[in-house]
Amino acid sequence: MTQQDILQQLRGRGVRLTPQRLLILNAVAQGGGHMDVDAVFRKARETYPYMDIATVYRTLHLFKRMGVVTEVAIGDRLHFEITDPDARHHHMVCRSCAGAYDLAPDYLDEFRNTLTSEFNFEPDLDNFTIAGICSDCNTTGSHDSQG
Amino acid sequence: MTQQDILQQLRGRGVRLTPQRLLILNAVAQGGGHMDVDAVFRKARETYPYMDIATVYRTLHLFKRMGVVTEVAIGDRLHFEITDPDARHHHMVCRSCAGAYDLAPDYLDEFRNTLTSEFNFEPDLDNFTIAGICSDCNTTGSHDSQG
DNA sequence: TAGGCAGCCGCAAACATTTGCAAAAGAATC
DNA sequence: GATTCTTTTGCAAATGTTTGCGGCTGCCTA
Repeated sequence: MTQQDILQQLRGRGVRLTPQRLLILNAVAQGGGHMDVDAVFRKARETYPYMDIATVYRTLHLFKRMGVVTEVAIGDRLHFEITDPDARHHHMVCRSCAGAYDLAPDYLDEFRNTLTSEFNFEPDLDNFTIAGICSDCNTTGSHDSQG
Repeated sequence: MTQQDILQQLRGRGVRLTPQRLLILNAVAQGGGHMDVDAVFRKARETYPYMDIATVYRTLHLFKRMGVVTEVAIGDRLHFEITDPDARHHHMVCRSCAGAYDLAPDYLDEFRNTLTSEFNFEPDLDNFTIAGICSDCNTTGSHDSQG
């Protein structure tokens, strides 16, 4: 799924593709997948100095609603990454070093099936982050990469 | 675990028990377990009109850090309930009706074990909420599903 | 009970996020 | 290309949450 595909898909759903929105999409895409609101704002403003922070919030919410970006809670900030339907995954975020790790969806499939069959509860595990302590920080505790 | 036990435990950990904190603890306890910040604030202010909203935030964070209360994300608000160590559980919250359901911890045990053994990642699943669609709002009888 | 200290509270100001509104810009129609 | 309608933007104000600071108070010790 290229960026062009994303744009086509948005257009097809009646979303207007304004310069601001393109800049914000680009910023999220270029950010290696883990930019917070302010980072997106500053990145977009490099190209378009009149960019407004409210537009960034509104657009990120829109993109999230459209499934184009995914929200990841890192620390107590929200980060954003482009949703890749070919590589859907969850996130493990380390409370100690704030490192983020991807988790293949099959690890949660069983859990999802249990909830659905036992409670008829359809969990939304797409935007889903598990906090904890990663292996680096766990084994010895000698790794503290404070960030 | 009675409220008295909670207070003893807090005192033992060097936490001062001020009238404000007692009121906030009471408000959370009386609220049936699912009060948001503002509800706690208003409840506490019934008894002590000088209660400050900053104190409510600070105290709820403190109680959460101490493990005395548990945070539950309902809709896009945070709700609070007294942590009951004898009945530790997770939460399923319906995106449609905002209903909150308890989930016994064993449903996640397997998942936890997998993460620990495969990735040496120690997940913190204590404060943990799963969003989704509950059975009442799920029009699915058994087969066809219509989002 | 009095004295002392660390920690807490209330206030106000800072910071983060959302919202109302008028002007500007995109899309559709002619 | 002009006109009209709808959506989006930028601004500013509102709302929600956190923080710095000076004075106050719970709790320990004597």
